Amino acid sequence: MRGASASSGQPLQADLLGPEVRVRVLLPLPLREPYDYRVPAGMTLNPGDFVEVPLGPRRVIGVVWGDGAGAVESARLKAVVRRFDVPPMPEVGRRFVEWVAAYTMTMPGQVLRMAVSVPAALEPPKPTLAYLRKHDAEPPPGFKMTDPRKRVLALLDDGPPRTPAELAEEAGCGVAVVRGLAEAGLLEPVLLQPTKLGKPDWTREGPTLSGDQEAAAEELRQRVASGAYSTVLLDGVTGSGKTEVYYEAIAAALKQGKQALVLLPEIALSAQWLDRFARRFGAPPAEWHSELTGAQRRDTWRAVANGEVPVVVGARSALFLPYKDLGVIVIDEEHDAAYKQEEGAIYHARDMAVARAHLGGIPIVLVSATPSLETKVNADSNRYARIHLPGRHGGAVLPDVELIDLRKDRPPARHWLAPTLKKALEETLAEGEQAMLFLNRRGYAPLTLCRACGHRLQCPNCTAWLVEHRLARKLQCHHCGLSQPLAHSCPECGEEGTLAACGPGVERIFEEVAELFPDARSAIMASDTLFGPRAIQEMVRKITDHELDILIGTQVMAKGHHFPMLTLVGVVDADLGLAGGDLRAGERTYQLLHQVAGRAGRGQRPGRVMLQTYMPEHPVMQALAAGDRDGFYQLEAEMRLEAGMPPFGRLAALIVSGEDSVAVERVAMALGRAAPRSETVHVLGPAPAPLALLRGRHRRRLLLKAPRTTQVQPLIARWLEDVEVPPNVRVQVDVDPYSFL
DNA sequence: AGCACGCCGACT
DNA sequence: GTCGGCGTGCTC
Repeated sequence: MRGASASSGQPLQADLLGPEVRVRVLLPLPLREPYDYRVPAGMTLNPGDFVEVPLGPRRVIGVVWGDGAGAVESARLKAVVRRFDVPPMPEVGRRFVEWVAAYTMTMPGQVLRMAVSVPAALEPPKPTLAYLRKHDAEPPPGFKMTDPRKRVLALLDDGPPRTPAELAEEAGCGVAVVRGLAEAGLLEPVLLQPTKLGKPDWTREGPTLSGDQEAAAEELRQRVASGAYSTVLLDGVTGSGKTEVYYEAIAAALKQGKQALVLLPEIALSAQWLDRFARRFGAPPAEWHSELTGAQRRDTWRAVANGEVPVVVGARSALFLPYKDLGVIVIDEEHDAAYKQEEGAIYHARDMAVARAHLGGIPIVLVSATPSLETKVNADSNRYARIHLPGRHGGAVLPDVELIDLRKDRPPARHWLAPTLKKALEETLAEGEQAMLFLNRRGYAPLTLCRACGHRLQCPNCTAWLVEHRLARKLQCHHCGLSQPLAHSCPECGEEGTLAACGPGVERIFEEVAELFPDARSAIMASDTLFGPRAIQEMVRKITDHELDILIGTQVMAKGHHFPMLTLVGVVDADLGLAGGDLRAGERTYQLLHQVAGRAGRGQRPGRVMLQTYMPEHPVMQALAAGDRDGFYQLEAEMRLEAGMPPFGRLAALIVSGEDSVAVERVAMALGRAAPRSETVHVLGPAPAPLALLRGRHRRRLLLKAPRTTQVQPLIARWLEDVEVPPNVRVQVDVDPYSFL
């Protein structure tokens, strides 16, 4: 791996005559394998180095993957352009890329793309231009000392140097004013090095932990200190103080000079988590999620690679950052379906994180009040260690869960709140307490149909109804993002005023609440009514300060917020997640409703939870009402075992998609015929995927079911080799499919 | 993933 | 007659 060193005097000739040095470079592109490049004279490259290489007419970034393979003849070989001055991708990172590629059956380059997602981070950071006041300077003749100009100069009389944008902001003028002053020679330019973020301080004293919490924290500390791989399930109900406990694992990693990674299902919505972290460690962690600006991404990526960032909290993609020396991984809400990436490279971040921990020889902590069945079974069989935190910390009582049988306790026509729930809301308001109504459905109505001809408004690109959003005055498809104005006449029969909203969304419940409780202050909390983390923070503040009485919301409301005055949670449609025959429907509904229920009564006041259901006898409802978590898991596990389903069996799905439905069908049928079958391996389908049409693409699905111990990847690889796929059809592999949608 | 090469419609 | 649509194929 040594660059050919040029002998003195004749570097060019030495280069031409000396041995050709090749490296394999993995490019972040969907290519089958790394490409060979020549190492130019005077350059030394080692595995993991970030390089720029020519590819066809352009230049791309790549990572040195090893010695050249030599399959390509020298004449076609191009030379590495340059090596970037950043720490190389560590070996663990490279092995992780390969492992994920092999497991998920995606091309290594595609996986690498997630790790080098910020090309700008490879360039040395540009110092930013800022200004100080130049006191000895006189304004040039004819220079008018206008008010904005005076304000900027006054600002600079004290305080640190500031960027033009900051000065303009503070002085309430445009950047042109600042530029004018600079051109007039009244400002002293200085170059600022990029600001270093405050570092979390592990030596700060944490909160006083209860006996159980301290024992749990100590076990985690020891695992981190041991520096060996292990997976631990940190299992405890909402409010048992799991977060404080795993903070101690982070502190232990920092103490060793290592980095810590915390994955959260939806980081952009976790302002409360960040505040809490900053209070514990005196500085915020580095964030990694899709809403970062380009500059934030660049600085964070670089600082993670340099080891300057000790703690990263992020969404699933944070797993692929180039950690210099990772010491512990924490997956909060490990059961959350948001960890499953369904687009592009299909992977489950929790499972990949366990593999990452394994490769890195570090502990990983899976945290949940309602673990996934996979994790639960692994803990029960001692493949994972388990730390159980009993009870709610601080004496708060778990809420009572009541079932409202909608068959008997019927809401009035075109209303959705049962009399019992209405009464409970009245009582809560009378006590001066807060209530939350949960409905996991955005918009006003999930379906609009024509009373004259029966036509239903459907998305032209997807197998889905258009959802009315009355506040936004739009009809929207929740799958492809199609948005169109509200219709006044039926697009099918042309009749005016015949379109009727069917079923409720949160906006409609809001309307009903306004009708039933005209004096109550209520608000909607849904992903499309809250723009960005600031809006969520503001909403959370309003609730905490009791500026709201009734909150109506979707899933975003269920996550990790503590409201001491909230004593009633009403679930408008507890059955919603159970429809559709999904393998995990029961488990997911249980987890979601359990989490929603946990919002009630976290202060000193006892909470009440009411679930409106048409099937109160359903095991999910029974388990929730009885608070019988383990009973539910056991029943669910028995059903899965019986059916040979995960976690007792393995699944892999092939999704065949394309715009040409005939071509898609042909490929799907061919795959069906070529399917591997044996006594233990079964292939179901092809069948229309549940969203048979998505963003204009027709989709068919085949499902492979095998024993847990079967390696499905080689099986699938051989299967795919046998079938010819035209370029207008795509076959995606989803190993361990999660949702069946 | 880009980007070029290549073969069929509406325009200066 | 050209400009340009994006289908398909390659990149060490």
